[in-house]
Amino acid sequence: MSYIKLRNKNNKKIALVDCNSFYVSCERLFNPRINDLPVVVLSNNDGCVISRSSEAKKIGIRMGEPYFKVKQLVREYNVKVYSSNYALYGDISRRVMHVLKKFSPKIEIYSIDEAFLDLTLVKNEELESFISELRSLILKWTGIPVSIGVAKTKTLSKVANHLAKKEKVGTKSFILNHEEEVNNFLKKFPIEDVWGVGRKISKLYKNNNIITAYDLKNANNTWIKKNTNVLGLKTVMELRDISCIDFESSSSPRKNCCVSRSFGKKVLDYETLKESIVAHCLNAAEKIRIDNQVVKSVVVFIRNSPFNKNEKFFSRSKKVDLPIPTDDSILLTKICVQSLQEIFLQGPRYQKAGVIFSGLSRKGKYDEGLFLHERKEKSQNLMKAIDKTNFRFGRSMITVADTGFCNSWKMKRSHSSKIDTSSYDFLPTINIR
DNA sequence: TCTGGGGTCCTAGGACCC
DNA sequence: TCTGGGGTCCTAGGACCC
Repeated sequence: MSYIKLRNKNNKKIALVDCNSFYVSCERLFNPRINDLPVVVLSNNDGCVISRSSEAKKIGIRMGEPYFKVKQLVREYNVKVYSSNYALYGDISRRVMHVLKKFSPKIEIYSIDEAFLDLTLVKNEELESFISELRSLILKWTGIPVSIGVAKTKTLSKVANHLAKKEKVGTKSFILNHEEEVNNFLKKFPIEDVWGVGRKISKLYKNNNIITAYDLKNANNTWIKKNTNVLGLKTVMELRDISCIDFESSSSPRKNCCVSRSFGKKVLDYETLKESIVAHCLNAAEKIRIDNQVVKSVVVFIRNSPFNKNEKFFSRSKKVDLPIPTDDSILLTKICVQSLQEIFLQGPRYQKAGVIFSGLSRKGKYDEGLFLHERKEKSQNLMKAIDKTNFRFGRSMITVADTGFCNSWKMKRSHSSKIDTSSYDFLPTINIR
């Protein structure tokens, strides 16, 4: 009881800053002619719609929808379509986050287009002008429009952000503060839009007459705990103004690293599959070396399409635990190829393959013993040389022979805007003192 | 014909031990 | 011949996020 009372004195101000239609906004930066047109950005392989301009939303294109299903609408309304360009989006994202850091020392970068900001120190009467200035400076310095929601907990700031996008067309910002006002909005807020409530759980809630965020706020704790898990209960608490989901200011090192791709066209043969696995493995190894990490166990997986009704779903994986954690591309590639040999079966029309590195840890955490020292040093020098050359001359300048040269498995990217990171010079530059 | 990719956290249940 | 119970650790799979 005292715990809840203590937590009830929550006077925090948590802002969620979210870039509007982020990938579309990035494409528009380089092509202002599409500013008022319906625009969508597609996932890898031109598979699904993953970002939509407001004009595209209006004509009924839904998030996550397979591209082939919306082609008719695209033709009918002359929608501009782009393949995704993550190098570009990553770069713009860093610019946006850089600006945010100037406004609050306490920031949690939540995803490529979202960040939580602790604005508790901003005075109540200054909050509105503060976030208004924040919005306009982000737009001025990066060209990206954002929405901002402020509330006492992360979950409520997510709600506020939704409302900013939906209800506040002009200012795109919303402060949820007084309890009565919060309740009124929660009564209109669909349960499936609450952060942390996904497809499965919202179905369960609806079956039990929990239809809005307000219903969930007033749900019985014991019932929630019994029917969901602690995360479900945390969400309920957060709706009640009780902060339960911690603010993670410093980015903690990642625990897993997965590289996988769907193929541009179905793959039947072992050799092509092997080329893709080797490429994914090299890619993942490079990623963990950048973060100064080593991997303890390696999973290789292959599968055919789960959507094809004419073929039985086939999915296989093989996990290998390494005696000593490593970041050595050559060793990791050998392990991946051996694993693939073990799980490969002739027959399925393979649609996707990938590798997962798990049990990542900081390099140098384990002492491998003296007898390995010399070999390790050789391997490290080689890896450094590979990374340096690839960084200078482009990815895959140096690679292992198994990656192959035909690359027939590579992704489909029919709508690329072909903007590369070297062409950023005309962008507004950040100049903050 | 064509349905993404990369993460995190939680839990149930099995293996193992005393 | 009788064959317990409680604890820990690990892992696969599920649910969620953007």
